Amino acid sequence: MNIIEKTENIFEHFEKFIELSEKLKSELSQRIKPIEFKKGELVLDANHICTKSYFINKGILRTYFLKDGKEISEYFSGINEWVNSPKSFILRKKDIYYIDAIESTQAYFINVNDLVYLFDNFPEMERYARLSMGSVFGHFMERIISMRFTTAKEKYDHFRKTYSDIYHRIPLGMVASYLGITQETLSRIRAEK
Amino acid sequence: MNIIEKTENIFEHFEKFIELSEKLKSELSQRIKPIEFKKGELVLDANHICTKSYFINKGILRTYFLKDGKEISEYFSGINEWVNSPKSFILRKKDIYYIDAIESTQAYFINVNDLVYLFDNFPEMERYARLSMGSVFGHFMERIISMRFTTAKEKYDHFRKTYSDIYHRIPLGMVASYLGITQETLSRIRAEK
DNA sequence: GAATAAATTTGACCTATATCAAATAATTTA
DNA sequence: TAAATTATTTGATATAGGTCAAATTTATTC
Repeated sequence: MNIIEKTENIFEHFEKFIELSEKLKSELSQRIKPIEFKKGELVLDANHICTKSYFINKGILRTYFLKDGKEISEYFSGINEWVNSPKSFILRKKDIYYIDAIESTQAYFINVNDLVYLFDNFPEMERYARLSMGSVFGHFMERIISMRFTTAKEKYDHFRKTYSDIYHRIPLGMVASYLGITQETLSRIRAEK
Repeated sequence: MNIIEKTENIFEHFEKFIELSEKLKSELSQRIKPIEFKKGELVLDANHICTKSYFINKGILRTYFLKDGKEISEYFSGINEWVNSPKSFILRKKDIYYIDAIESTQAYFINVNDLVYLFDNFPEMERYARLSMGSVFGHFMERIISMRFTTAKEKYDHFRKTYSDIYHRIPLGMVASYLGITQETLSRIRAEK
């Protein structure tokens, strides 16, 4: 798959929510650039402001934060998803989140300034942002429900459903911290059946 | 406080995110209407599509869903906040959420069709929606963190911080289901100290 | 303002999951 | 590919918070 085809993925993603004019496509193409990360590489350090948003083409990025010196996984992002540190990116100030690459990852990125330019000049981009945030919203609400009521096993089942395409590629310890259970408990859940 | 002053609250809320032209103010005023709910009254039945978004002026609305026949509180909304059933309102289909009034409540509402008209004709409304959703997003992320790692007591402390102005007006059972702990445990937490 | 209903508290007991510790297994690096 | 590091599993024990039941307090209704 070459670079031109990859850009098509992003356009397809936009077109789930809005129509893309040729003019907007051209402006997007000029501002969206490819980038690669090696397995284990840090994509965002929480000590810096997040100025880029990444659209994943291949691989998995993980967002996490530190609690008592330990890495707590916040979410995982696979193909055809945008990743950034939301509050940091939008408010242009530091937040608690780090981002790293669980696997070697190919992505595209756009700078926050370029995005702002697009928001200012293409009202449909505002609409895209509103609508695409809405769908992420739904996932968050579902997750809040799943975190509250389920046993550790039910939480794990929900995780596998949510991340059905990539769950098996995420190390056990990261899954455990994502679910808010211990590694030992998760290991035992996996063992039975 | 009369109706005109109340509308000012909504305008102030918008103006945290965007500038309101006189034209837009006038269009908003024509579409935003007052409504009242008695204590205990059902605002939205999950068997219907949510076609209105409510901006609270006084009182508290609660969003909840049913699990095994029991009401599970999802969130509480106080003064100067919008309330609706997000997925139902945006996607125009049924969702699991009910909304009721914990206290006698004064609110304003706008119909989804009117909102769509505003989105179509005032790009700054799209921006308002994007930016205001962003701040709700932050709260969700914080809540997901708080639900995962804290003891029941820490969860309750976080709840009191999040709802510092209204937490004492919400019945214990509703708080417990919001936090995903039992009433008994919450009662014991409240008792000590 | 009794009577009734609903919400909250208190008690006794039990279970899922945490914690601590050590053994394997898998992955990385020299 | 052997050594070293890191991840996962397994075992023994402790405990926070769940469950069930009943008492008490508070709110609602006639």
